[in-house]
Amino acid sequence: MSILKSFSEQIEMAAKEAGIPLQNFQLLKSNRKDLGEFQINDCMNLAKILKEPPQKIASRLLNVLEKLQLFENMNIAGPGFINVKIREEVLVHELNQFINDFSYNVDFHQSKKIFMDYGGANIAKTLHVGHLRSANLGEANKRLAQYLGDEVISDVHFGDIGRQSGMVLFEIRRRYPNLNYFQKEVPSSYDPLPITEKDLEEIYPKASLLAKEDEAVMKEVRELTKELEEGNPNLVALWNVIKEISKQDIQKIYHRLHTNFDLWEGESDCYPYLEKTIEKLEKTGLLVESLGAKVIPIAKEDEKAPMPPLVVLKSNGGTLYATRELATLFSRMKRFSPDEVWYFADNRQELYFEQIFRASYLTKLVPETTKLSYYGFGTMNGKDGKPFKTRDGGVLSLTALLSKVAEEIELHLSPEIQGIERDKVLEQLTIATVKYADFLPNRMTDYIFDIEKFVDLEGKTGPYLLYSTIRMKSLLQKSKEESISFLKFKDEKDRNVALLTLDFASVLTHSYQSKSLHEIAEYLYQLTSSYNAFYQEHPILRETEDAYRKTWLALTKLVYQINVSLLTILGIEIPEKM
RNA sequence: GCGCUCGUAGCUCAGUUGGAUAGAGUGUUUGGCUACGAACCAAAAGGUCAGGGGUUCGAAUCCCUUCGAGCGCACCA
Repeated sequence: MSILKSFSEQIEMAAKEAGIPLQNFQLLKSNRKDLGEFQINDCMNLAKILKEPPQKIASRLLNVLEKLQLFENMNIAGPGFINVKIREEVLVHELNQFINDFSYNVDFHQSKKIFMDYGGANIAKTLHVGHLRSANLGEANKRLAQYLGDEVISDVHFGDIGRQSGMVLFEIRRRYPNLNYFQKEVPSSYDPLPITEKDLEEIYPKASLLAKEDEAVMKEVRELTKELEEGNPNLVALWNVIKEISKQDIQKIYHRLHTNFDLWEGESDCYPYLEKTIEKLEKTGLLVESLGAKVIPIAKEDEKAPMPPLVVLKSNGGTLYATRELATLFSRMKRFSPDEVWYFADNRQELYFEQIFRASYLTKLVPETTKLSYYGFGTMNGKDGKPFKTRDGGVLSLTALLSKVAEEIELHLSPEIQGIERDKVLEQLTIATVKYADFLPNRMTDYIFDIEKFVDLEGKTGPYLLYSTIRMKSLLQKSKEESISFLKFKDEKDRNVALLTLDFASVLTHSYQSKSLHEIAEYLYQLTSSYNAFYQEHPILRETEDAYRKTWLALTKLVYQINVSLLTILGIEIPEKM
């Protein structure tokens, strides 16, 4: 159990014995550092329950605290706030446990099996800046869950079927009408495809444009989409080739972002389960006809907001995105039987997932014991507050964003780093810059995409954290100290850093609960900048008093280790030097 | 029309199980390298927390209301 949680439980137990009914007590960091390091605000609320003046309860609680011998400089202020400071011996003892065994200050939980769906890449479309959040958020939440003890299976869930496929096939046929993929009969071998990843970046937008301008093109696109879904062998063969090319491009970018999936499956991988899923739905009797389509009514009687039914089969009998979602879920339940399924997709899909979840539980496609969760996130807007577009109306590709950031970093990078190493460091810094900037805002905040924000390398940024962390490591390597441990603190500066390290556990727990990584991002900055303030004033290696020098080295090591752990959770690598 | 999310410093954002004096980065002004790595550190200035009302010992946070913004509302993905 983490250090502060253990303190809190000790206090709660002791208080209860003394007749003070603290509930879910948590020792909180003080926001009045002049009065104490931690504050206890519970006495004001207890006053109503106990029908006693809060100050009186506070003084009783103070007696309890004194017996625990954890704190000093205790005082009661204002209407009944209690302020306390941790006794130095206690702090030193706890920190030495922490530095020797990192799990000493982590609240692990009962392991669950979680299936995670994030990424949202579409085949034949290159990743753009809008894909950044889903990838970063999903990956970091996966790593965090694993860190705290969960078993996770992740799937990218490619959009590999639907109208976009028809679009791409149309444009290829327009460019190369003589390819034998487009003839009636099945050839003994297919022509080589003169298409690269680069071409794919242009093919979809071009077709999309043509279809928008010309209804006849759209009609052809629909026909091609239908033929493909019905299994025309030539088109299926062509589509598979394109899928491979596109997949490689997408995987390359995910790899650069340190985003990894256990499964690289697509929507179309649900096809073997599609019929069974529909059968299962039919059997429940909940799949009813409405306006020619087959739908599952999911509205509840007492709710105010209208809840549209989930359309499962179109009037023409065709399947929809939702149908494939249900079949995919069915397949996941069957193959993995997870305790929870987490979906990360932007806020606009909230209603859609509510529909899917209700339909899944109603039809018992998913048992009540499996928790389905949707974690939305803010959309990425341009400076004008509308969905982000580049000047020519397109969306900025992720590769282009990364190149832009890399250009800026190159200007700062030390000329001493050369060759392959330079390329590697440049890449690591680029990814760190982009990822950290993306993690800073709260998950739910719509964020304004401003390339300047990513290109700014000073202040609260990825490079700041990496620079500082590398500096800590470098200092530790230079030190010849044989044994380092916490002994005593000199002043506010070193003690503040030490106190901040205690929050490591609660930051992990909170982030896990909120599925937002901004608290980790924020904490990394707080801890690091507080360490830097200390570092600036105390020449550690030159310190002649052994006790301080050892303590400061221990502090450096602890902060370094925390930074490494948290950066790893965020999917940010630390270069050797920069 | 109905529903969801939101409005905090010039800009970009933190801050809701209600706590004391609302924070950070950036930008502006200013100071610090003969130093364990200056992509650093230190200081100043910057606020009717959209407006109004209510609950409370105590509200950026909870409730009501006005104004404003974004998004979503069955056969798209």
